[in-house]
Amino acid sequence: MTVRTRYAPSPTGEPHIGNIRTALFAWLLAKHHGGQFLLRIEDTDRQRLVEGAVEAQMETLRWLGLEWDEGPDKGGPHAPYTQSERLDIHQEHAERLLAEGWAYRCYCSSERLSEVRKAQQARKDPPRYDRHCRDLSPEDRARIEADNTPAVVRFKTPLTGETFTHDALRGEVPFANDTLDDFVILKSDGYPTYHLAAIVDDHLMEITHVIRGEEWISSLPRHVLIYQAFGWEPPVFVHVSRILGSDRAKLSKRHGAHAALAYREMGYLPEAIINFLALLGWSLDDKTEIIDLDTLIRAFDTDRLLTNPAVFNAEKLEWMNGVYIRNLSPEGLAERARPFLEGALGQPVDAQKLAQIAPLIQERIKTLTDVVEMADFFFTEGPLKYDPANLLGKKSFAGEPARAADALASVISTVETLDGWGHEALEAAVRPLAEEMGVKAGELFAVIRVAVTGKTAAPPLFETMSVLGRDLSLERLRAARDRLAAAG
RNA sequence: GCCCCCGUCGUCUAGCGGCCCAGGACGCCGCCCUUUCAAGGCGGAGAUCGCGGGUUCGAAUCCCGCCGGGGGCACCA
Repeated sequence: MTVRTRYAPSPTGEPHIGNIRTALFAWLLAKHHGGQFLLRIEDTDRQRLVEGAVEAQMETLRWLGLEWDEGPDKGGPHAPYTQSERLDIHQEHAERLLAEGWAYRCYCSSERLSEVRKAQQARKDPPRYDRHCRDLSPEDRARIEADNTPAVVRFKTPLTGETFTHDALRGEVPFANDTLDDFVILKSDGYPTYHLAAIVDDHLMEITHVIRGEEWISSLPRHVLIYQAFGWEPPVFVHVSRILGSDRAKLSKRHGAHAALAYREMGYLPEAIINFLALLGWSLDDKTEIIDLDTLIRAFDTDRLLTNPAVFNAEKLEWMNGVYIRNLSPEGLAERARPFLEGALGQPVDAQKLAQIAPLIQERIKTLTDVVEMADFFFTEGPLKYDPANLLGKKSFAGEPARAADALASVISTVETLDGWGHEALEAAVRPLAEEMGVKAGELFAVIRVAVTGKTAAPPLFETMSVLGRDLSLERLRAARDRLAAAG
């Protein structure tokens, strides 16, 4: 039997980190077993639909490389994969349960339902449907239906006994049937609830492993009951824990971005996100942190999945993203960073020039957006904006702009006669000047650094100047010299 | 109120009866390297394994109770 898993979001908004980790686990499990991963849209709640949400789900999955084998856009042997297009199937199945005595129509108004609930809560009883319509006589039913009273279909939950559920990570979890109520499986608008739709579709789509959030555990007995009523073999259920924010509360906007796509905007690499997410509630062994996709697929299984919730550690993600950035080829980094630079600069950026810069910044950035701060000066035209005080630094040039101007002047005259503009030649020419001036090389370099980059922290000076080119470097050195001379 | 789940350094985790007075990683601190910033190397602080009983020669690991946290109890998924 081939393993088939699914990711079944409801299109009520953008997928967040937690959804995506669940999708990742489902995807990995399918790939590990050489099976299929499907995408199914659960849009049975017509009120909560959000426009563009389906696209956002797909966009996120694609960005991360979690391609689906069957889905709404690509079809498959069990199409359609959008629940709202499967209404007839769900209604048919509701009818079948009705006909076989597993379900009944309920005509209670929402007003009556909320009154019942209120009274129960006042009595500190668990809020549950009071089964008012469960044992209506055929005559009563006929009378009510003659009035065209809207009805829902409720599942007839056993009044006594226990329902034994099984979760792959937790084992048997028994539920007393008298704690369950007669839940709705078909709403009055003709749409199924999750309980019916998910079970019917999972069965019809031959899903072998249902991987979903832990919040579904308390619904598991209902689902098992539905499988029993249909006489179907239930799939393996794997309920994964939640991802929490740093305060151990549910991950939300308060904790920074929780929408998965926001991480793309922040300059995170999909492979880093995958690696990081995989390690939230799962581990390869006792020491491996950086795990490539192939290894993940090869090693992933549910047996090393944890049941306790995991706090989302943004700092570790950032570190990991840095590791992946450092592992990129210069061309690879240039290609990925280019859109971020272009966006910030508002102008096209030459890919080859960026590839030259890449090795200089690669170990200095943690996200692709850092490229802007780290390398914008390579592309900006005209005078650099910086505080002239930074030219002087805090050491021997502090408070002595005239001396700094002289120093820059001698750097300029030394360097402008150079034949080449390689970083080794530049350093060989400039380094001795420091000694002549009686300052430490680093102090002289600091002045040049600010003059040439506008920053006190920048990539290695001479490589930077080399990539920057003779003209731009000299132009900036002269501009700095003039500013200092004017100040002195 | 009822039902269910979870509980190892701040965080992610290893651990499935002796290898653990608990290992790795992020973060933090220090040193080294060094033209800045990083990266890298080395070292350090950091966990009464939620608490209390029990089983056992021996428990983070098994059992029971408690406490704490979370989830569910919708014509939402």
